[in-house]
Amino acid sequence: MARRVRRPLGPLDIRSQAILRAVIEEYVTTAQPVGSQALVDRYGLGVSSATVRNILAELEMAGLLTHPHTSAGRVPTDSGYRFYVESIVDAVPLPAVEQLMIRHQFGQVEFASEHWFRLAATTLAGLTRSAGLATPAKPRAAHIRRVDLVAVNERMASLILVLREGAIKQAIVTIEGPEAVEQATLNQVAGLLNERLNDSTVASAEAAIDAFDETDPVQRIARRVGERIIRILRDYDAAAVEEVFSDGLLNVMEAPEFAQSDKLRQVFSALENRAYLGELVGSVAGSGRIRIVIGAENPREEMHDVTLILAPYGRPGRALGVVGVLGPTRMSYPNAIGTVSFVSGLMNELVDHLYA
Amino acid sequence: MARRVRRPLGPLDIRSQAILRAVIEEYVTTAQPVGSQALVDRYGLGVSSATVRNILAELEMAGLLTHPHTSAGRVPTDSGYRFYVESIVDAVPLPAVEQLMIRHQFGQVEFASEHWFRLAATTLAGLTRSAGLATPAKPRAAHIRRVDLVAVNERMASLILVLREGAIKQAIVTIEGPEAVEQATLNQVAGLLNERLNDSTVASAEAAIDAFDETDPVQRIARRVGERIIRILRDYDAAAVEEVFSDGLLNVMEAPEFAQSDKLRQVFSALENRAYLGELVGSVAGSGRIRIVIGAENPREEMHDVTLILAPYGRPGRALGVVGVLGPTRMSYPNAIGTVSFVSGLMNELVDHLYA
DNA sequence: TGTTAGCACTCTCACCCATCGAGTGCTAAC
DNA sequence: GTTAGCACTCGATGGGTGAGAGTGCTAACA
Repeated sequence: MARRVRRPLGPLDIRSQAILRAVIEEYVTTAQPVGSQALVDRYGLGVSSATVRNILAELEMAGLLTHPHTSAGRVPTDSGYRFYVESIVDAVPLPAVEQLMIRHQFGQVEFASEHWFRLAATTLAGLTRSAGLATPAKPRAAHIRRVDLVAVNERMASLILVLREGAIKQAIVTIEGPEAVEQATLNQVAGLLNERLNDSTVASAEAAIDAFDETDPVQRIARRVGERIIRILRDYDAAAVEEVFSDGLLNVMEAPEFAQSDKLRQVFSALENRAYLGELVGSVAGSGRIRIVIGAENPREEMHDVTLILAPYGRPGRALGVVGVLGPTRMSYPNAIGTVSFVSGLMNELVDHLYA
Repeated sequence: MARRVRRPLGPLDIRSQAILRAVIEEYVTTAQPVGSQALVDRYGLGVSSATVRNILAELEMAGLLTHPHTSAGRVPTDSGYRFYVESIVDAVPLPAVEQLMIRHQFGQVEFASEHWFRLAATTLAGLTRSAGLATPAKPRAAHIRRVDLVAVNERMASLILVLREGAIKQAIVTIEGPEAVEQATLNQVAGLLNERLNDSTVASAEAAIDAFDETDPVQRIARRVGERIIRILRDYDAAAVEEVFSDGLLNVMEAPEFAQSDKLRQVFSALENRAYLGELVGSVAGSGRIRIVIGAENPREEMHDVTLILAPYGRPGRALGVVGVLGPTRMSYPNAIGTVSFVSGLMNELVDHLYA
């Protein structure tokens, strides 16, 4: 046994892998520490419980399992799950029937709307019995596609800014001046802005706005509105993530490990913090691959009891969003990974229409 | 004592009211059943604990207090809170400093934007240590103010619909036809729609769209887009509430009565159900007054352990929204009511600018 | 040399029981 | 009408105990 200590993370023989797998899958379904006898009874291992015990001890040495206390069964560690995900199992693809059903549902909902992302989150939550997360695809830098101004009352107008990838920003602008604002004037202002700012980013828009002539009444208003547009673009570019849609946080609450709710409360707090999610999503979006963060692998301490599985979608260099799930570390990884892969693939495919 | 049984909800004498008040206020701060001795010690009642016990027994007969078990102190019932709110205490207005601070914060945030309602929810949550709720003011029936179309690719356009009170709806429309769609064509279509649909509701828009000539290519597209617009307006009118912003659900989770989390989970489920909130908000918006729903007064069983305090804001007959808080029945009613009143009053005042 | 049976050992969990104390309701005196 | 006194109730606390699950080790076995 001492020999094994020397290779704590080396390749495991087939039998050890089978047993690790059995422990994890048993634990995932029962949420109870797994004993050697239970493994022999429920999985056809072909060896006695004593042998299984020896191997369990080795796996514990290697840091893949632990012991809540002496007389309890084994529980996977975060490293155990990691090894399981990377070397033992493959993602289980979503059944074809479910795939069809989901495609159908996405077809029913208004294309690329808010409901779309809600649906993604809801779907993920339902399929994995965890919390589902989805962010709209966000361009790296905003490009103005169109500006529109609608009079609200004599001094205020609603500014509508359409960005290249379909996002819309709205703001109320106050227009100071001696006279009441007419919609006709606003149309002129909007026309001017559309002409000068078409396809601008922050930098080019700034230059264009500087060129407006303060003495001309229409250009003067255009300048004010333009300054507001710049502010909106700046805010937009600065945020890594515009919004995160989530669903099924209740699913996570139902897991027995969160019965005390203290831990989960912290998770909720962390999720309310957009900066953190933004950062995480940013890192996933950049990588281009599915990312799995298991328990304590997460730098945030609040998240040490949960696992995040996130996958990007969209077009690298243009607009990227993320979908994923959040659940207890004790989750069915093959299914969750398969589901997240499918949904991100689907979003990818559907969003492609926009860039065709 | 038997005499008192005959008038269970009749007017209470001053001393009984003072004791009910003391029980409630003590219970609100300690979350522990209140005993007769504790009342004598902490509130200058001028009588002995035995006398207090007699009165507590009367209050219990009247249904205003209960007993978790024989040897425990008293706990207010929902009726107890109701009586307290209606006959014993008045709302405590928010301190002037706080009022100023909040006004300032609202001034900082983009007018009537999504952030605005988030701020309302956050403010309410922070001031009352409960969950804060806010819905944007929603007009009774949608009126079209402006239609805009922006080409996304050769077959798709982004439809932007601005409604009279400032709401914006977006959709992607697919335009079938032999030729690729040009932005110039879309501008013509949008122009036509703006001309014919200005200030329409569902009914008048339908008539106008029926009048389009299918043989003219621009009108044909306008008709397709118009049909989509009708669908959007229908959805909009059908929903009593467009969106509910909430914040501070964690505050409620922290209350000792929800430590087990089972009850709270149900509350969360109920809140996720928009139909329910819509209905509630609808009833409040119509009434024009602040509405307090204490525990089991709520028809939904899940909400039997929480109290809702909701107040409408906006212009009756035009657009109405609701702000409020959700907390455990054991909450500080005078402060919560004062806070909700202030915030709804502030929203009212600010929103008035839009209709000036 | 790996596998297995057997067994002592450890530790948690559920249960019981006694004790404590907070708080009540009632009675009798003031 | 108020109060002191007192018996009584009942949850909470804590120690003690037995059952059971599961381990680790040893020695025998193939």
